[in-house]
Amino acid sequence: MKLSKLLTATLREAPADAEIISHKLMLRAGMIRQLASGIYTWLPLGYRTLKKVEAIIREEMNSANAQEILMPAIQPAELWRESKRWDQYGPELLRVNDRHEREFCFGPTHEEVITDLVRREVRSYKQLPIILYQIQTKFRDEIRPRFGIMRSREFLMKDAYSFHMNDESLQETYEKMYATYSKIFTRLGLKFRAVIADSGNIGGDKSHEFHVLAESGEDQIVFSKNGDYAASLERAKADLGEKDASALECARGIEVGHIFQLGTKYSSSMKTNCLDEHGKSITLTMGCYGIGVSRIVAAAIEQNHDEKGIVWPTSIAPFQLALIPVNMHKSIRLRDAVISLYDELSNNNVDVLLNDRNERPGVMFSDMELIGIPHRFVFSEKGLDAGEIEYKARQDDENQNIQIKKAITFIKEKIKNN
RNA sequence: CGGGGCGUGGCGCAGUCUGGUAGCGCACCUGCAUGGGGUGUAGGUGGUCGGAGGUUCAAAUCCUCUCGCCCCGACCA
Repeated sequence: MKLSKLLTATLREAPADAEIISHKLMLRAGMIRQLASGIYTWLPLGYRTLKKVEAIIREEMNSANAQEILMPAIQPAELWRESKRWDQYGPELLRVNDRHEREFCFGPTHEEVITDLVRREVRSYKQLPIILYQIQTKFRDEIRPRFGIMRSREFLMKDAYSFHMNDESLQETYEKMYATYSKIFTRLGLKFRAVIADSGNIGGDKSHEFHVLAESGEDQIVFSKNGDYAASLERAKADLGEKDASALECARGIEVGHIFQLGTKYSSSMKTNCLDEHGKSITLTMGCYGIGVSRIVAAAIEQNHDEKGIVWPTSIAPFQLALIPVNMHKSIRLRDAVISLYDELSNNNVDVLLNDRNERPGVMFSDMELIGIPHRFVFSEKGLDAGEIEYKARQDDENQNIQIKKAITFIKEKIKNN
């Protein structure tokens, strides 16, 4: 990608609306723009990162044998009445009427729809257990949306649901999802912790939250020094009492994932049964597993930034490598060298961003650092004389010169090891 | 919803108290110079001041209503 063609404009000053660092940086880097309170457009740069997060989640869910589907965002009121949540959910549920005055809502979650699907489609224990998931836009009419994409009303969520003949099977899948989530957050390059949690509104028995660790996190989590216990603060107080507090450490986290064992909450109210091997009808037991896909982008920035801007983990950076030519608009030889490497990198599937605008070096450096691209090559006349370009990692202070002809191998190695 | 604050070119702000017909910095466009850390210089594009109504010779500024946005609290991926 050439920067001159990318729809983006970096800002020196953050809009006054932005309070937390991730929101400020996302606006300054040109990743998102607000349309209304808690509702945002993803610009090309931000959307690249969002899609990378999505892709990692999808890959890991698929390799856990979850099957991807896509459910409607708009859901009929009848299903929600059946689960009793139409009245329970309150004003957070965005309700709309169609032209026939039939009632619908914009789905904040999909237990009703998935349960309805499964009760229609699944007939036999032979089809179970099953894990279905989707990555989709949700809407929750939050009392107070805030902090940009961190707590928006419209957001992208990965929601998965599992169905089982018995609790043992549910437990097994729950553990598999726990492991899958750990893999996902590890691949995303984030420092995180899983904690025992209360199951909240969704209902059910057992649940864990996954928190990205960040000073600015809204949630306080507590874990034992020997590492065998971790819980949300509320839960820890309830479980342990005051006296054990000395053995605990605190940290702040941003909740980006939550897994639940729902049991039969929805399957019984919505009559979701299936025949077992004796031909007996059994009420299915359920699990559900959510990840705040868009929130991860903000959380990643909260955890990874410095005074210059974002410091992306390589796995979710919008681009892997920035090319910065000094004085390209005056030196044909330099331009040829840059373009030639740019083309070669593109052919080698390196996500490369060429800073081809006629700017002073300082401006180019600052922009690439604000955007947080993990690796950069700088081209200069004197470097070309020696057949070299300069390499620097976003997170490091030192430069190093490398031979142009080795650039491709060099950068592929860097990206792989990061 | 309760409490606090704010709406003036894309962004940050001044002007509002004390009405006189909109200004600064950044960004953007053009020229010249510059070319390794947000360069200099000259010129230029862009806003009727959230919206509606009212007062007045005259309203960004005063009055009424209204819409939107942000922050603190209860909820959540």
